[in-house]
Amino acid sequence: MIQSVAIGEAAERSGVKVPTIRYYEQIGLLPVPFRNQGNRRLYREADLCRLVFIRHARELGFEIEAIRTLLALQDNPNQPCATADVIAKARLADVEQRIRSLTALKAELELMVQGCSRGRVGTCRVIEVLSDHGKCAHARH
Amino acid sequence: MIQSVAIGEAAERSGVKVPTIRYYEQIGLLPVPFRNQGNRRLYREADLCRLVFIRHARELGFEIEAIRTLLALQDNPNQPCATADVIAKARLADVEQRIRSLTALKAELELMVQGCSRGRVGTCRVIEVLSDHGKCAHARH
DNA sequence: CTACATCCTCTAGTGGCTAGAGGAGCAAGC
DNA sequence: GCTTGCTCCTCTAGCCACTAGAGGATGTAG
Repeated sequence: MIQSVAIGEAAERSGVKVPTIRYYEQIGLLPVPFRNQGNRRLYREADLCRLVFIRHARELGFEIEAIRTLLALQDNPNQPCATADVIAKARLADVEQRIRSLTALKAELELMVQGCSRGRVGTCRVIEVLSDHGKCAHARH
Repeated sequence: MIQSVAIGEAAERSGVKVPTIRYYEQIGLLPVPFRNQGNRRLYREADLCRLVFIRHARELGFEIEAIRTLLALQDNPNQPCATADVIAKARLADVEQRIRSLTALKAELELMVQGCSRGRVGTCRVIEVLSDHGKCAHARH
């Protein structure tokens, strides 16, 4: 007897919310599960692993389509893993770009907040910087 | 005679795309502009400034509702700017949090990419790390 | 006068869920 | 058996901030 769990427990164990699990099934990221007599979904160990895989990949910022590819790779362990490598590298480049851009924004926001003399809006540096891009700390964004 | 420009030129000058300008009008972020005889929107200098303000704020990651508040502040320069200060500070905290979290992800992705021996999927570290959260570089995310 | 670019309105779609309505199944206590 | 209350079911609609496309009107250059 393979033990199966209902969707609520699957959610609890995997860390993926109940409606999200149903959503993943709907978009074909999760296989259609068995049902009991009362039409309730039953999940097995393999399904829970897949859910954890998806959750973890989402937390790392991978898009659903990328995860779909990664899951397909996982299902065929004998394939070369070049594709997985490419996907992870693309994600890494994306994260690095995002960090650079956020760091620039941080500097600008800090200037804004420091410059605000807590007076009237008319002389507020926050408003001023937003109004006039020329007063920005950074030339391009 | 005040010079007015069509939506296309407004888009070009402000850096906000044409459909986005119409969208901003629809949600009440931009005032309803005058129209010419042929029902075309005409934008004046003040509208372009407002558009630049919005674009800049969006680039800094402010949400539409925050921008709505900032614009209302800008329209009343005699008010104290405490609200603007609060909004900017909240955004700064948000950006800092995001940088921290992305930096952690970067480390993990780097490990994944470095660990990938470009062999078979069965031994690929990218897939492995995604499958088993316990192999992660970081305890919590 | 003819192209062709630009503009108009309207609806629907994007990603990745989330919320809510309205109803059915299930386990525990009485 | 019966009720209570929880979990589950399906389905539709909503979120954010746009973006795409249809189908038609207007404006302008040659």
